[in-house]
Order: sequence, then C-alpha cells, then structure tokens
Amino acid sequence: MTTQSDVANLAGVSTATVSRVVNGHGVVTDAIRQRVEQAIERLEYVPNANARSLALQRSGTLGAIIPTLSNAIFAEGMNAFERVARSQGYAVILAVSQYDPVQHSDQVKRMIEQGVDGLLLVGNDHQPAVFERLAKAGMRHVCTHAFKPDAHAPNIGFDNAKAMYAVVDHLVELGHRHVGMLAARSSRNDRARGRIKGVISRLNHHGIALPPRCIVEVDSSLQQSRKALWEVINNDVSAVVCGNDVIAQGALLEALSMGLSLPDDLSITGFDNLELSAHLTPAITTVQINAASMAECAARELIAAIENKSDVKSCELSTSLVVRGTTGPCST
Amino acid sequence: MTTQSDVANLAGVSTATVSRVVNGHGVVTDAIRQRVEQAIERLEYVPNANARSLALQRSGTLGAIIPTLSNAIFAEGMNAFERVARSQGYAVILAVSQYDPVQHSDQVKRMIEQGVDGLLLVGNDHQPAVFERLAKAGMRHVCTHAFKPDAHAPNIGFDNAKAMYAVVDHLVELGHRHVGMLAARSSRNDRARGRIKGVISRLNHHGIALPPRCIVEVDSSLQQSRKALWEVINNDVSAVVCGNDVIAQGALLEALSMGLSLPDDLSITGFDNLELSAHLTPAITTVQINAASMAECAARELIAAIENKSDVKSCELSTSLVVRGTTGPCST
DNA sequence: CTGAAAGCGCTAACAC
DNA sequence: GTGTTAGCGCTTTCAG
Repeated sequence: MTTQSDVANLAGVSTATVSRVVNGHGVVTDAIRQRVEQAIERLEYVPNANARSLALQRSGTLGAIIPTLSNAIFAEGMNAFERVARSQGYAVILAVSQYDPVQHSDQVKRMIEQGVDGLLLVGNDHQPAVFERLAKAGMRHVCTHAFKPDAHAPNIGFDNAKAMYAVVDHLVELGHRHVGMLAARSSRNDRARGRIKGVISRLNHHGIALPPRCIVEVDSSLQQSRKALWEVINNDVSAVVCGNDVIAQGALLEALSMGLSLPDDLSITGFDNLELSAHLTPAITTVQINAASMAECAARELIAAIENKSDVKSCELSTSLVVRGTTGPCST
Repeated sequence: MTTQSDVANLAGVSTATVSRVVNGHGVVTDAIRQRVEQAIERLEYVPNANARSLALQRSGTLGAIIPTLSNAIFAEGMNAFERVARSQGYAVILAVSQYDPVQHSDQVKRMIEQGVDGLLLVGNDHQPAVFERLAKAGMRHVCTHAFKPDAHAPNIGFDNAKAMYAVVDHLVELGHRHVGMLAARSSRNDRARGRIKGVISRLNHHGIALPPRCIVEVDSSLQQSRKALWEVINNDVSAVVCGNDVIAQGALLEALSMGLSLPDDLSITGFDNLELSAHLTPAITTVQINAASMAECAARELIAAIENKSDVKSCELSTSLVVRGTTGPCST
C-alpha cells in the first residue's frame, strides 16, 4: 500500500504538504501542488480513510438501520438516502434488522463502534438501551417514518394515526359502515400501531366501532396478506383498510383471483403508494407518503447537524389520500 | 469519548491487557479479566473501530455497489448479503450507482479509500479503470449476476445467455415463431446483453430470426415497459420475452388492462422470479435465479478469501424455467 | 501472565 | 508557504 509519506518522498515535500494538497486546505504554491499531484498520479496513491477518520475524529460515514429491504418503501428510501449522502461526501453503512429488536440494538452498538457521524433509524419504537447508548455516545440520529412531538429522538416523518383519517373519512363517505383492517404486525412497530389507532379512533369519531376480530395482523408479504384477507372478510365487512401497500396488493390480488369484483364487492385501501399500486387493475386507493423526500430530508438534516455541530431538527411531512379504483360506494 | 486507556486506568492494568480482554486473544487471569470487564461496563466503553482498523490493517467491512435498489432483485440480494456479512462480523457499506459507469468508478475508488476488506460488484461490465484500481489496491472483489469463464474478476452467478435458452425452447415448443423481446437497456449492462444474445442465438438454433425491430430496450420500470409493449407487439409477435420480471410485470399489466387475454392472445416471459410474479393472474412464466443464495455465496466467498488470504473462487449457479400462466400455445 | 513502547496513516498546531 | 512534531485509539511484538 502506498502512503502519504511515499508521495511526500517522491515529490520531495513533507507529508503535511501532501495532506494540504489532497484536502485542498491551507495554501500551497502552484509548483509544489503540481509536483505533489504528479507524485500522487504516479504512485496511484489512495488516501486511507481510516487513518483520516482517526485523526479527524469523524468518519465521513452515515449509518442506516432499516427493518427490511423486502418492502419497496424502504428500498426507495435507502436509494434516496444513499444518493444524498454520497453527493455530500458521506459513505453509508447499511444494516437490516428484520424487525428484530435484539439485532437492532446490536446494530446500533456496532454503528457507534464504526464511528458513523450520524444514524438513521426507522420509527420510534426502540429498546430503551438504544436511546441510552446513542445519548452516551453523543451520536446524532433521526427517526423516520413517524412524527411524534414527544418522541425521544428527532423525527422526520408523518403522524401515522392522522394519516389514516383521510382513508376512513373517504370510506365512510362512500357509505361503508362495516370495515375491517389488515394491519402490519404491531408489536415493536409504532408505525403499525399508529395506523391501527388512527383507523379505530376515526371510525369512532364517525360512530362506528372496529371490533378486535375485524383487525388481523400479518407480516408484510403478498403471501400472508392473501391468506389473511379471508379472516377479515368473513366478518362481513364491505371495506378493508390495509396497513401498507404490500398488504393491500396481496389483498387485492387475492380478491381478484377469487372472482370478487372491486370496488363493487369490496373496497380496499393501502398505505405508502408504491409504484405498483398505481399499475394494478383496479389501481389501489392509498396514502401517499413520499419515502424519497423523507430520506433525502433525513440525510440533509443529519449532515447539516454534523457539520454545524448542532442538533438534528425534526420535520413533519404531510401525507395525502390518493383515490383510485379499489374504493367505491358500499353496496350492501 | 471513553477510550481503552480510561478503562486501563480504572482497572489498574495496561491498555494491552484491555485489548486482550476485549478481543479474547492472548491469555488473561480470570481476576484481571473481571476487573477489566467491570471497568468496561462502568465506563460504557465502546471500542473505536477506526483505530482498530488502522492498527490491524483491515476494516471488518464489506462494500457493495449495486445498480439500483428499485428493482426488487437487488434489494433481495442486499438483504441476504448484509445478513451474512453481519453474522460474520462484517459491516456493509452500500453504494448505488444508478447504472452510471462514472459514478460507479468513483464509488469503487471510495470503497478502496474506506478500506473495505472485500467488494461486491454486479456484472462484469465495468470501466477498465475499475479493474485496474482494484488490482492496484489488491482489493478482493467478486462480480455477481453473471458467470463468464473468461471474466476479469471472480464471478458468482449464472450464464445469462444460456439461461434464456430454456425460455426460448419453451416458447418454440408451444409453437411460437414470431417472438419479440422487451430487453433491459444493454449499453453498459452485460447481463442485459447476455440475455438478448441468448434469445437471438437460441431462436436461430431453431431456425427463427429475431429482427432488430422486434427488440425494444427499456429501463426496468413498470411505466416504461407498459408503454414499450406496443412497440414490440405491433410487429405481429405472438410471444414477448422480457429481460427481467419488472419488465414482464409491466408488459402483463398493460396487456391485461388493454383487454388482451393471456396466454391466448399473447405469451409473456420474465426473468428473476420476483415474488410478485407468482401472484399476478395469470402468474408469470419466468426464470428462477435465487438472488439470495447468490448474495450469500458472494459474502461467504469474499469473507473466506479475506480470512484465508486466498483468492475469491468463482461459482456458477444454475437457473431454471418456471412455467406458469403467461405462456401458452401459439394461436395464430 | 502482564506491561512498555512502537507504529498503523493521517491531520493540525506550531515553528521556521 | 512549508516542515516538524505530536497525537488520534488501538494492537502487537518484546521484555520481564
């Protein structure tokens, strides 16, 4: 491996000068700068980021711990996060927790060890140890996909409960009185819980009850949601609110393949507005969240906080209902 | 930040001893080990991975540069790659090139700077500078999603051309003589080129020509493939071979929404066997590749090579045709 | 079995 | 403007 001092030797200067040239700091004579640059070229010198991090006490690295990459909503977010981070000179270290709080907590620890300059987390529902560790380490972090004024950490996201109000209002307006919910697993998932809570309380607001047996929780996969659709439907509901678009897609595909006609026989709604949801027939009525802007915002805020040595600012994002073909008047 | 020497002071030992305890190397008396462990606990000491990397000359980090996270096939792969890497104690640094060779080349450089111990790349089609840099840096790497005996780098994947043979054979057997292709963009994408080549040469083998106007290239998105379907179909083809499942999904959804009946009016095939493809109606006939095993294998091979100081071994994976509902006898 | 000390590659004062 | 030097936090010989 060729080091800074190899370059310094070849160019006949000190390592400090090489450092100055490489980093564009300080002032260096043009003549010397050129000598150094040539030496770098000739030796194909590659700076060692680890040594740099150690000296600088910052790594130029952002961490992201997400629950899964199987749901396109997170893939979309990471795509944007990585893009912004890289454009600002930060590399991203990725960890996938598979919704496991123990792994998650371990991953947080590792991120701290790695010395990432900032960390992106999804949701607010983490073990207490996580926030303690983060605080102890003075690690800047932000929790996305949620927004709670009283959260432990800066939030960049939206209010999951309120986002569901528009869905419920829409359904009620269409005349639905018996609605069921296919929710994502809610233990250790504040987003899922928020959405369930939002549906329940808004239905209540309209004088409608959502009995527990009409709420079925599933993993976010087509397979599981297809199967679970019947558990909900057997309760004689005319509309099914799904916890996210993957679940809604599964429910829709199942309903269609069993010969139901949507929205006449059944209304279905989603959450996230994945690309696919617009392309199915009928297209899915869903809640638009814009995961890409959310992740971009998170990356920018994290970086701003790091570079200004300030705190990360929370940011509430809006959501909106996208009405499409899977919802229609209640016919029963 | 609390360091190793803080711990050493509290425990009344040397930093060397702390290091030995932390890493479980060397031998330490039980009594001392306990004193050190308590000190670590009390101070909530977190080792600094950067300093460690610098001293050890290895980072405990694996890099992955993928073209996009929007196609589920890569998300699936990263999911598996990250899981294996982490279970073996490696963190993963992710970069997304968006199919841009310039960005890609820059990302490779950055990975080398970061000092990743191994690097995963997708496909063999990279700028010469990339392989030079990698060689100069002595960076272990592996190229996935492709397998060519004469590749510049170790390959863990499959022969994209041959994988298409089964698709063509299947179609020809069903009586199709006029087939078109909706391919992924092939410039700078050897996988896409391989698949095109495979289709052409296998059709030739059956005495069938695939005229250039019957090959349309698109970005891998539902939107683009939906639009492009008509360009292909207008050439009077009875079957459309798609370069991957995303494209096939778009083509299928478009065909259905325009009232075509599959497979009677048209046959469509995909490549990758994404989860969704099995759930659409009709389900898509496609090529199974197992992105998860491929990525797992890549992670394992990379790590084995790193730890044995050996070379990464290539590995040819098999593919298989999954016949489902989008292909049927030619009716014209 | 444990401690002392050198050094990983780089940066940042501080001199010159 | 440029060189010197002292670390950044950790590991690892090498003595003892």
